[in-house]
Amino acid sequence: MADYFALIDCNNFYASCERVFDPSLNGKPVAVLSNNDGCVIARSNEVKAMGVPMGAPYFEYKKIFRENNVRVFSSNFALYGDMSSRVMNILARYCPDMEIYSIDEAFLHFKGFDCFFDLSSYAQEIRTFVLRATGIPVSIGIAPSKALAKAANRVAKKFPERTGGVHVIDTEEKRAKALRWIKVEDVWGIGPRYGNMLRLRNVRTALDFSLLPDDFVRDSMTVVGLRLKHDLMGKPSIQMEDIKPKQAIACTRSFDRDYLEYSDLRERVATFSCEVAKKLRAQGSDCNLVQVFVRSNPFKVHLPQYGRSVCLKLPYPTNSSIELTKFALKGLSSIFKKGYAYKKAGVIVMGLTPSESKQLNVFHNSDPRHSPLWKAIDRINLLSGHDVVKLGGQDLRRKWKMNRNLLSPRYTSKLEEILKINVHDKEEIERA
DNA sequence: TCTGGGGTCCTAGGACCC
DNA sequence: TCTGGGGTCCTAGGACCC
Repeated sequence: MADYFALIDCNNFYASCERVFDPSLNGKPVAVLSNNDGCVIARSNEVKAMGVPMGAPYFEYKKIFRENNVRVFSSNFALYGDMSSRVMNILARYCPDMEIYSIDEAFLHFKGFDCFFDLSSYAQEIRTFVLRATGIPVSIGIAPSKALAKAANRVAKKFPERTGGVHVIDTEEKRAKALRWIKVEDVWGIGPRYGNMLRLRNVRTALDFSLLPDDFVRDSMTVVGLRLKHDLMGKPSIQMEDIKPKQAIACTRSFDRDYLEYSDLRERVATFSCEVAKKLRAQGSDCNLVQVFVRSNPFKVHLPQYGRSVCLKLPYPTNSSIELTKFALKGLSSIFKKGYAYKKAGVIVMGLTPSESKQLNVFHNSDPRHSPLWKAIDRINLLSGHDVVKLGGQDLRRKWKMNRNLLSPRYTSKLEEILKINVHDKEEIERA
């Protein structure tokens, strides 16, 4: 009996979501863009094969995309979020110990499963069922530690014909083979900085990394790096995580153009504060710290650059949009400097506490009338489908807009946008 | 013209306490 | 000339993830 970890990862998740509802995209190159249609954040295999890197600026690749008939979409998080929970619900049926790692990935802890199942066939079963029930293709890596499961997943995804989308590392030979194949900078937990540092020391593969002395790894990469090393050696050191309450909630955005005036920024910061306050209320939390930042556009190197952030300790915990906005704007006024072209701002709240058990202050407290007020406003906004009730400091004339020119319908979360099938489509789907 | 957003964890160093 | 030591808490900054 042994402990195994499985990593289930949706293939090209956002691109796959778009394909589920438009089968004509199958086999065609598909790309999905970030907010404001700024960067490429998801690519189908065809687009990856064209050499388009993750995070590539859209404007640089527009021409190439046009020439190659790439189907491009604005990000549709309402759709992806819903598809994600469908996939996760299915995965949860296959294992009691599951960690949702990101919107498109989950770890399953197969403790002693190898006594009862052939792990590879079990994973194949999961894969087949997820695909049939949701239309999303997944790859599965299984190994004695989480980092090795990540590595196994990489193998499964890279060689779908040979592996059938499932790869199990259950022998020393397979472990060494996989690690020798993975470049050090592609290891989970080794980013560009560490990758560079290790390259300079002639560490080229995941296997090289796993053979480094512990002391060196700890000194140069902290205990996080050391845990990773042990995990890759097959000594599980990275644990399954429980669902933890969030520590911070943020709303940050780049602007559609440069902002010069304080009044423009004030509107954005007010809106971001309302957004985080709404998220706080949705999860039943208050916050007692609010951080505000602004910055100019680092890509415009010829312009003077400025960026600053400030963190305000609140006199009392709150989740009222009115109060939070008041504090955030106070922060903004302390860091705003005239004469710069601002491109991005954000509001982040920390020090989250459950609204139920808040620590009251002797002198100042959140206005007790706000709690029922926002409960009512949240309900009105929810029923109407968008924010009809706003603060006066927000964008009442809707000057602000996000570029989302290539958006697909919210097929699964808006009745008006639900998929319509005509006979012609149906035949096509059946053929597909 | 045009370059995302939302998170986590760890460490070093300063302030403060006795 | 010469100025303790150990502990805790907080914060800023740096690394990483998807």
